[in-house]
Amino acid sequence: MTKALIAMSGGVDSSVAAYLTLEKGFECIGATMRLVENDTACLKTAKTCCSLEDVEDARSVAYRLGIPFYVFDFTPEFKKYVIDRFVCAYECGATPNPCIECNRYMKFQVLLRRAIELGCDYLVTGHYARIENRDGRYYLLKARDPGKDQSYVLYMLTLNQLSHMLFPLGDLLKSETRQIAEKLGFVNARKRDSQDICFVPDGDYAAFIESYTQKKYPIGKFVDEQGNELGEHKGFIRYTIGQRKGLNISSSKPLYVKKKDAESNTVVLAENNRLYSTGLEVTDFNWIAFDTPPDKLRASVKIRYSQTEQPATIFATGEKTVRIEFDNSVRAISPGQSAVIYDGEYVLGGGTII
RNA sequence: AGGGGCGUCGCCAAGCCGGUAAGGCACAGGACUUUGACUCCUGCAUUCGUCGGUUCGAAUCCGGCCGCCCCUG
Repeated sequence: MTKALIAMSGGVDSSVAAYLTLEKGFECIGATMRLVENDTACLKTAKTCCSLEDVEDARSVAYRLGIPFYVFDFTPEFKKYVIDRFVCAYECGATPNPCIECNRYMKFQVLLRRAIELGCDYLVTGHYARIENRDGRYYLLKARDPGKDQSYVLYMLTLNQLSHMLFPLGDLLKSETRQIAEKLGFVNARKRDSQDICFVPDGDYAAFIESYTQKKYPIGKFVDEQGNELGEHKGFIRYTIGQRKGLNISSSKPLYVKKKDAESNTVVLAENNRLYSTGLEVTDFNWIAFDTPPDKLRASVKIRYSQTEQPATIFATGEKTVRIEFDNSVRAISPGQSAVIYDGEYVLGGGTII
């Protein structure tokens, strides 16, 4: 019998994914990754993918399905691959996406390796995305539910990893997932979708970084594009490109963060129309749809999770680097975020913006 | 000291031939969201430097005082 390890977060999606995999006749093992020491973040409750409460929800579902359930302690790996990189990126003035890193390192490397060690053929997650095997090659596609599509956070999957992954929810609508959970009486059927950074449940990531590093990030200057001082900022890790709220600077027009300079500890503010640009460079690019990408191709691109795709021309500038030139200028390109390129339903590849 | 100007929410700023306080920024709360942001919705001056006067009624007219700015000495 084919064996699958189900990554169960305790949420509805992965719970239903487990059920569907079992239905298909796989031998299933449920597993939750323990990623954070309970005192690292103030994880008393709610909204996180790894609180004790969530582990119990996952355990409850596994029990109901009659499958074995494990908790893997990956706190050291999570610290190294996700938290430290997250903090480091902010210290360098970038805007990281920890969910991407968690997928890349925790789910698709550490957990997948563990699954294979346990004799599993597949790792199953509750992501909304689809995998297609055509002509002996694996492709990553968007989910059927366009409102829930999560292919953006999966662009780093290699062909080898894809051959061991299953996304049972790829053809479901979110509402259908909830219905199934409801019908099966899962405890989490009506649980709220997760949001915020899981290791920063209250959303105050800057406070998290300060308490984690025990550093205090010095105040600095807000300046306009001409270099005129506009005010004082509260430590540049608190700002990201395109940000408007929380600047505490009043003016006749809304002001946004245009640029951050870690070197001089300066944050440049400008009006919205100054935030648009037409091109960007991407590094650590992972091509899914090509072994050798064409030098140049037309595609549509997302430069943040929730953004409609933008038409662009892609230039493969190196093994893992790409230059993207948009047809129309795009707002607030943020280094550290991921750029993912699509051709229709297909994810061509993606990488990190520099 | 004399001449001129100004004083409206934390900031900017309408209103000023009287009729019962626009708007923007900031801020707060909510929605959206497996990242940070953006966006959207809601809230946000019983009060117009102050004290009097005129009037049915004043932020708007008049006078005193206080404060600030500019010019002249």
